[in-house]
Amino acid sequence: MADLPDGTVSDPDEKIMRATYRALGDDGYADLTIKRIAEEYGKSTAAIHYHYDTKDDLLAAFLDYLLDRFVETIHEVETTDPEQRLDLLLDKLLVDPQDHQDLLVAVLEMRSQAPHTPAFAERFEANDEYIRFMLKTVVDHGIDQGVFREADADHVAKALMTIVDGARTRAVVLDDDEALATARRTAEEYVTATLLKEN
Amino acid sequence: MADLPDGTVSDPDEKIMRATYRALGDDGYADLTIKRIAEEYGKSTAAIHYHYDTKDDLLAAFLDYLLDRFVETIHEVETTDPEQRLDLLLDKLLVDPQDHQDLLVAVLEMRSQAPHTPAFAERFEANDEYIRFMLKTVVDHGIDQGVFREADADHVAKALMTIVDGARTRAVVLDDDEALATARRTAEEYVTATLLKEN
DNA sequence: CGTTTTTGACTAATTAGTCAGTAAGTACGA
DNA sequence: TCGTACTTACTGACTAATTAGTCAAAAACG
Repeated sequence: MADLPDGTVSDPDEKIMRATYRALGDDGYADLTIKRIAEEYGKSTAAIHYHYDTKDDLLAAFLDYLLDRFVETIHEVETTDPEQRLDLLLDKLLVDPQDHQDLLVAVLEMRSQAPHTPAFAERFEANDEYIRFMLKTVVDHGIDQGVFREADADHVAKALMTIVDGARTRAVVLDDDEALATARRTAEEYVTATLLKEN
Repeated sequence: MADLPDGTVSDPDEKIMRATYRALGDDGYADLTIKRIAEEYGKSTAAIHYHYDTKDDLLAAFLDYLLDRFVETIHEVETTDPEQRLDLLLDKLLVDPQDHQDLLVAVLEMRSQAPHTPAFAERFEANDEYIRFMLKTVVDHGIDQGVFREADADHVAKALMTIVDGARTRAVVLDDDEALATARRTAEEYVTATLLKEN
């Protein structure tokens, strides 16, 4: 998961996204204000409003920013062998984020706002659908190639996503840095039980 | 849940908790104000402050209120036969909340605040520990009685909690009323694979 | 009566957003 | 190479609304 090294960037939008990320990490969503973002940005609040008309606009853009980074890391998996590919995807979903607790916190905070913020809900739904599709596809390939057992690929994908989401929620809420590793093991057990052929 | 027939209660604290619940459900945590709670309460904001000194006090009390109701439903499971008891516990955790989407939303919002609000974090940790202990205990009993396979009861409990938390998060974020049922099936598959003896 | 509960008016701080004005570049033509 | 027009990025001062919390007094209760 590409981190935010704060390598000097000239793009104001990028800078504001990073400032928002820092402000959100420090204060939490409920206390996230334009003023705080402006402070992190090192400019006035009006400077923020110059780039984004409203706070809602900024937050929608910020969510796109977060989810884009997130999808990028998934794309790093290029292996095509189903069994190996599924393993690597699960690693990306459950091992990589280990060092980016701040990111997990920020994302969960925005997730919890989805029911009251349609702009958020749309984005999270699209993102979920996309990753679930990748999982379903690799399961389908595995079945077609005869390396996985006949299984309900759609359900397996949903089950794995549930484990991933549960792990992230627990990592954040319980401040448990073993939550992801535990879930990685659980996912492995689930894959073994439902997909792998005994031999 | 302790609703009186007409929802009327004389206890002011109980009334304020219900008012908070409604306000939170309508506006979300970020927009939750004393004024909005007072409106739901039908009294002035000062009336709220008479019962709770600060907003933080009120929210901590509210979280206790939520988690208490939550634990109560778990206590309804009195069956002692391990296999049946585990099934019923998972039903309570994954089927019952189906009709209480508002509650799931409210809880997730407060959960996401845990990293910034120690008072919340403590309560969620205690609650998680309690339910996880109930799961671990029933698994241990099953193993002792020879109806379950030898298994890492601690890990199984954590795995099931992960599935539960994932289902709840997904039900809220994706507004997916099948998320809990999907997770119920997943939990069943997991139990079958790790605990049940083949016969 | 006294105690509990509530009100209404208040404060001080904070909020998102506006606006006129100001630099500092960039493009382009002569 | 100078001058002019335009754009981008920003500031500082402002507004109008909203915020949590206070307090004296009044009402409601038992």
